[in-house]
Amino acid sequence: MKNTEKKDEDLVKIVQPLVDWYRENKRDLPWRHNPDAYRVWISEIMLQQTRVEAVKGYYDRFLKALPTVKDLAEAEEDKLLKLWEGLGYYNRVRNMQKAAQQIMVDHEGIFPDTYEEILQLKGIGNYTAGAISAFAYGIPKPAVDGNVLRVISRITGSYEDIMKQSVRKKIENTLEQVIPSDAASDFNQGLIELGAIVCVPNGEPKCEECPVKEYCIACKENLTTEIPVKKKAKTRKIEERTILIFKDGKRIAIRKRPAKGLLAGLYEFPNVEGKLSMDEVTEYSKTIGLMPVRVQELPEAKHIFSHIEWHMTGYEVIVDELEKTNEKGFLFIHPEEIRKEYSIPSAFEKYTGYAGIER
DNA sequence: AATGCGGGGAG
DNA sequence: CTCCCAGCATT
Repeated sequence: MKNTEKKDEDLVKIVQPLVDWYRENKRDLPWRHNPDAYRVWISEIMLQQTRVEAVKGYYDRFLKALPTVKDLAEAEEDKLLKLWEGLGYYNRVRNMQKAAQQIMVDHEGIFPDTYEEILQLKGIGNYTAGAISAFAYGIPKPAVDGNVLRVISRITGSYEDIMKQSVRKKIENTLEQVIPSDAASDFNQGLIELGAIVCVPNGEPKCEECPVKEYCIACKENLTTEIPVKKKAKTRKIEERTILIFKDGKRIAIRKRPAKGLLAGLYEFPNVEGKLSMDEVTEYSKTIGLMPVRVQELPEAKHIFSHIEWHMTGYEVIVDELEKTNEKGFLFIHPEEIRKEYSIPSAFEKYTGYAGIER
């Protein structure tokens, strides 16, 4: 108890300098303009494990397509996935729709305004509940993301592994004692902003620009290369796949991926495990009832997911009639319609050009 | 506590 | 190449 008391006291000193710095230096971002709960929510979900620059191209389009909780609750899944196409972690948008439906049922379509109620929503954990509470409603709850873990562990000079949830819990508890009730949003956003543009994760932090450098143990003792401590991720599993662009002159074969697992519910070109030769592709085509008129090898491609690596080889297979296939689940769609209506993950980007689809 | 889940930018 | 990002759900 004595220890935490001292820590909290130290951290209190950063509050005013940090809030002042944030108000002076914050970036002009779309979701900071009119931070009502719905807008903050959409932005926070998009920003989970995703860089600001990546989100910029999606945010306004999503809000324009689905301006209210009700619109989101009632949208077709394929429309959601199309709006999310290329952003990754597609369960985020499905969970967001479930949450919207929860809000329609439990809160009459009005986004809830207490931390506890917000935390109950699908896809919203401690960080996002804190962020929405503080940014939209000024509620003094912590919003501890990767930036904050890094910033706080550097300031306090902590060598604890920031991947452990016990460490995150402790930082949340500490911060909760420190958040100013009259500037909860600017304080929380200040911590995050500091981590994003000064106390950066890659390369040397810009300590000379830091408003709290005099309170930072890592800065003063030159420990920023060793703090934060973070356990290494596991190595990825490598999978060979052969991607097949079946076309009959005007249409392309695609199919919907299973509802669970990797890239759930998205559309893909037919593909099989392993690295097939041209003869094997011809053979395979016949087994599914398709008569190849011409088979052409396409360039190899690699796509890296967080836990899997796809090493792909591709073939363009011109067939006489796509409808002859006995494969269930194949869809025969014009490239232009695929481009407009079907969400195809980035993993297939190398091959979309050969299918006549441009992003 | 460990694992699954995307994609891309920086060094 | 490696690291890691405005994380969460499931097991």
